[in-house]
Amino acid sequence: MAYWLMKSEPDVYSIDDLKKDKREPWDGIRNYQVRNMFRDQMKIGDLAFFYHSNCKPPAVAGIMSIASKAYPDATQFDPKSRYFDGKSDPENPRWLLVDVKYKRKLKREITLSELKEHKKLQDFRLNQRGNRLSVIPVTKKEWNLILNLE
DNA sequence: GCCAACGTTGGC
DNA sequence: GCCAACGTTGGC
Repeated sequence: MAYWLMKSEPDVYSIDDLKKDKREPWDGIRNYQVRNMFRDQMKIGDLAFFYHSNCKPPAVAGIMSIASKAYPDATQFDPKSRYFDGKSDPENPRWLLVDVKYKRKLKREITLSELKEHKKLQDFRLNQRGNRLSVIPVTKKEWNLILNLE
């Protein structure tokens, strides 16, 4: 089983929204590296941190599981959506997504600055500068270290 | 609001 | 295929 961290801006979609919805398509990904991770690496049952980005403070807020295989993101064909992509061919959709399922909120949020301070997380992808991927792989070791901060 | 990092686009 | 211009992400 693999572990992930997935970013979302809480103003747009937060862990509390997912708690309410229980299960939701993780739509709007328009980055090929992330699409390929969805397609090639994510498996049903994988676990992912729900990370609140672009907010104060940025932090890991909860845990969810991957609930589907990758399938086409419907928003790419919806002209009203901000994620619309007119160049995507319905016969061969460019953008994929996975469904995620709410598991739980962390007992407390673990902030980015805490993660940065952690000696054993210096190599963690989220802590490296210029990291702009909205979905990043997490090793089992990193996963456990982060959960231990809870 | 600023800006560093980095992906994408398009002219050549 | 190169690379300048531009757009986006996201911490600060």
